[in-house]
Amino acid sequence: MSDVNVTVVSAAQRAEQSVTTGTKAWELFRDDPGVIAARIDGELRDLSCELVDGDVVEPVAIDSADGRDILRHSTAHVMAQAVQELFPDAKLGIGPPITDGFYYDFDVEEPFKPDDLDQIESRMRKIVKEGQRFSRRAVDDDAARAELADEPYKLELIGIKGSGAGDAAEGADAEVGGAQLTIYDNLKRDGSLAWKDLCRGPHLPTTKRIPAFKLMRSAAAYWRGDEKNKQLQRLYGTAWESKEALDEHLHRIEEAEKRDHRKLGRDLDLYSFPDELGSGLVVFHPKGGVIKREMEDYVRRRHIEEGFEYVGTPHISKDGLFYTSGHLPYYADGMFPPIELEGANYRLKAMNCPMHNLIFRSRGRSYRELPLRLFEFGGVYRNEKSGVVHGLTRVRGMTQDDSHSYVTKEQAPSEIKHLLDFCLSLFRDFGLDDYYLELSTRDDTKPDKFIGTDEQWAEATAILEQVATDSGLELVPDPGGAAYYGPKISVQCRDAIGRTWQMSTIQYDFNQPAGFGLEYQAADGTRQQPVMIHSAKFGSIERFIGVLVEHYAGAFPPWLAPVQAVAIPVAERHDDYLHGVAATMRERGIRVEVDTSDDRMQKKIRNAQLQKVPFMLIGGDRDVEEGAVSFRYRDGHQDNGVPVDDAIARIVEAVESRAQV
RNA sequence: GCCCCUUUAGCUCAGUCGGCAGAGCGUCUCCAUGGUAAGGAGAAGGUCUACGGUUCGAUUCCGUAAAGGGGCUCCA
Repeated sequence: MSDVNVTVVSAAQRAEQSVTTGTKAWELFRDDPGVIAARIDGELRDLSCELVDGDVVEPVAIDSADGRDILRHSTAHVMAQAVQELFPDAKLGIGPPITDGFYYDFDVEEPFKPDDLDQIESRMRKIVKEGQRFSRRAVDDDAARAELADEPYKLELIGIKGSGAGDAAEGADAEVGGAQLTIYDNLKRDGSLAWKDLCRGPHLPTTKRIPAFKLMRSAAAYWRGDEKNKQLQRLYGTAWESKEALDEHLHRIEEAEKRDHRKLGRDLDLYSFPDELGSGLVVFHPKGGVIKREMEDYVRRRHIEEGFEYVGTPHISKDGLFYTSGHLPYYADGMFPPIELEGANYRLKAMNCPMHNLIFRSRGRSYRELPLRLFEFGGVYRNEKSGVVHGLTRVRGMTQDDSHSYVTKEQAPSEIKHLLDFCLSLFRDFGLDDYYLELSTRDDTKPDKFIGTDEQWAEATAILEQVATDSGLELVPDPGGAAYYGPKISVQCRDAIGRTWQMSTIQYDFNQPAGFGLEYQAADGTRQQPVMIHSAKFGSIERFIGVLVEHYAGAFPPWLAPVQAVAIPVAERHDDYLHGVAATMRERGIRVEVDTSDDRMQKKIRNAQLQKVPFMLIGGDRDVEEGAVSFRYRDGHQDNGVPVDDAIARIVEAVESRAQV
């Protein structure tokens, strides 16, 4: 028997090794139970893969990113097997790994009930215990069609194989991503077939190698992500390399739920969503109002410093304006229905740009005025579909920090860079750091959804892409995500539970200036059309406050905190002293309250902690005598006997520097 | 918009296999004047989301709507 030479690469070393022909990958790693797959010449493969001469082989550990994907994908198979055993009529959709877990879609007569999940989970445990072997076999298209004749969705996937990943639903390439179709058989110990699935792999060697998993929830999802297709029932689950890792994951979810802005908004008395108003409409309570006002004041000031001029426009207008802007033909579904008055149809505005255009057009403009930057907090109303409204992050009435820069074509690149730098500097000021950029471009297959020429789109896209790339930030392409009038860069922020939300947008618009007939007089006396650049730094003030609440888990930096300090008397006889201290603090602009309730001091401290007040000033006999306070921070640490002036100076300094404490 | 789930006091939740309901926290009153995350007692507070239907009787069963939650699609 001849030998083959392979190179085994591990974290520590790279070694040439000679092995017998027919050696499988697992034989190289038999001493390491954490290895569940191999990367051979850069491709992830099953451990049962036979090695050939010249292979470069790396172990894939179950607790690596690739290893977890394989684990989760295999667990999805186990779940699908369990479902088909319990519900024989269930047809298979797709079942890929996702961040922190996996899902599998099924076409079933009756949607899954919570009880079904328990039942499926226990059947899965049985399959895991059986130690079924994942066995790979290559098939040609016709053979696959014959074998999967009862699985209409799999047949459809075979049909789209290789037709371009862009067309396949997310996750579909887990089934048919390779050049060669493969089927994985789940074999029982006696070699009999338990189940099979069209799948690219790779998989764990056996189901027994699934250390810890849990089904999370059921939901509906459209087949291949298209609203026009049938809705399938999707089961979500998670799987981890150990029971401990699973518990940690579940704990992280629990912790994240504690900082959900909808819960904190109630607990901290910031805002609410009264039924009487309707879905997606928020009222800010006094404490939420402080945060909103502080941030608006700051953002307005920064805009003015950056060369913007603050303007104001109404919430409603005759609908002709939105035909001129081109919004109504493309965006009517997103707007509230018209209100008829004096023979005209009025619309609540869903965007501010048309009104800013009217300001630009209100008199003749010179090239000397450009860039002309208009900015406002514009109240806009969008008819969001009922199923998408979500806390502050998806509402029907919102305030945009909306601006429009009118520039010459030559000025556009530097203005876009200016706007992106400005956005990012504002994010830093608010302590946000978990974000990335997205570049939304035209979907070339749907020309009717976009206006403008190919050349215009190409030019605008190139400029945005250049600026985005130069920023050095992570940049994710978003093909087809552009507005009808032009491409955009957006900044995506993550919330407490990992969902991402679009915040800033910078859009290059060559259409509205034409629609509105905007022009300026150039140096040579000719009339030229300006380019319009839309930008919102935080997108919507409401969403931004929601993200801020979650980012800080309600413990705002002092400059934003609704109540910056609470004065806590040790006993009632110290009330007057602290009222005096508080009065001095208010003169310095500090938002302070004196807690004169009849709770005991300990309870008052607890209450202030729960309200996440940054500073507590405690006053008792000793403090009154010394003209001092006991200065307690939110983190529990405390300095005693701090003279009142020092205490005030500390707070003022923290507020002015916008520091977190 | 679509699928599933939920809706009981201000909040978090029990409960009634159909006979008009409870707890903790919060609120109010009183007692207590206490030095670092819950002192004690008492009281008030609910047409059990809304509207229909079944029933002698519906908070409970059925239907519809609204609001909320988890997803999908869509979007700031």
